Amino acid sequence: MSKQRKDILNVINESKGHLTAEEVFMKCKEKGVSVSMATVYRNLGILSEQGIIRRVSIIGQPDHYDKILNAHEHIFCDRCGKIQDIHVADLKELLEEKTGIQLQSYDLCMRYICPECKEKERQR
Amino acid sequence: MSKQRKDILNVINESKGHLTAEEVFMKCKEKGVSVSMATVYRNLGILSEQGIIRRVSIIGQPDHYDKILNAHEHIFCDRCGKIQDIHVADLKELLEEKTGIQLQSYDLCMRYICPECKEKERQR
DNA sequence: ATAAATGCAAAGCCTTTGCTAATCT
DNA sequence: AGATTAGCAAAGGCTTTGCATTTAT
Repeated sequence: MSKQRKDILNVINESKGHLTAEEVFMKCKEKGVSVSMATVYRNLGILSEQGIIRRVSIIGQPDHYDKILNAHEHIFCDRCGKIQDIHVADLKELLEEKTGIQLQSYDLCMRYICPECKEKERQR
Repeated sequence: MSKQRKDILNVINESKGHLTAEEVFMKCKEKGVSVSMATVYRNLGILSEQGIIRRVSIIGQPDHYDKILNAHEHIFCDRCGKIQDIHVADLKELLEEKTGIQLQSYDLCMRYICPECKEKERQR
C-alpha cells in the first residue's frame, strides 16, 4: 500500500466519514501530503472495491466515502444536506427475514429535517 | 402539463421502472415522440421534485427514474446490475420506531446475487 | 527487473443552463 | 399578450484514463 493510499485511508478514518473526493483531496493538502486528484479518485475506487472503505451514493451529490463501522446507515437532512451516521440494529437480518432473500449488503439513506433546520423553520 | 412532459411520464409509468434519462429518451423516440435530451432531463427533474416520479441514485450508475408505487425499495444484483422492485412492508414505521426520528422518506437499495447469476456461478 | 502507483493533462459521461423559438391559457 | 415549455448548443461538475515517470518489491 503506497504512502498516498495510506494517507487517503487515514484521512477517511480520522474524519467523521462522508467525505467527497474533493474533501479528501483538501484534507490531504492540509496535512501537507502531496497528492493529485487522479490519485485520490483512483485510491478511493480501489479502497472501496476492496471493501476497506465504503462508497455512498446520494441523489444530486457527488459520491461520498466512509470508513466502515457498525453503523451502516445514513441520515440526510433535506434542508441543509448534512449527512450523519445512524445505526439501526439488526437491520440486515430483519430485511432478510422480511424479504426471504440473502443479501450481500444494503444501502439505506433516510431523509429527515434535522433539529437545527426544524428550529430555523419554526422561527420563520 | 406539456405534451412532452406527459409523454415522458407515460414512458415511466408504462415501463417497469428504473429507467435512466437515456432510456426514457430512447423510449420516447421509439414511440415516435420528438423530444430532446434537455427536455427529458428537465422534465424528469420537475416530475421528481413534484413527487410524481422518483429519482433513484445508485453507485456507479446514472440516476434512474421510477414510477411511484407501494414498493419503495430496490434490489440490485451485484453481478449483472439488474435492478428490481421489492416491497418491505411497514419499513418506514419500523425505521422511525427504531431510530426515534420522524422521516421524510428513505432510500433503500439491497444488494444480492440474483437467481440467474447464482445459477451461472454454480455451473462454473 | 518487474510490477505497481503517481501526476498530469486530456477525455468522458451525465446533467444542467442560457437563450430563442414555439406553444399553451 | 403573458406565461410556460421546448430545442439547441454550449457549459458544467464529477470522475476516469492514457501515458510517461517514479517508487516499491
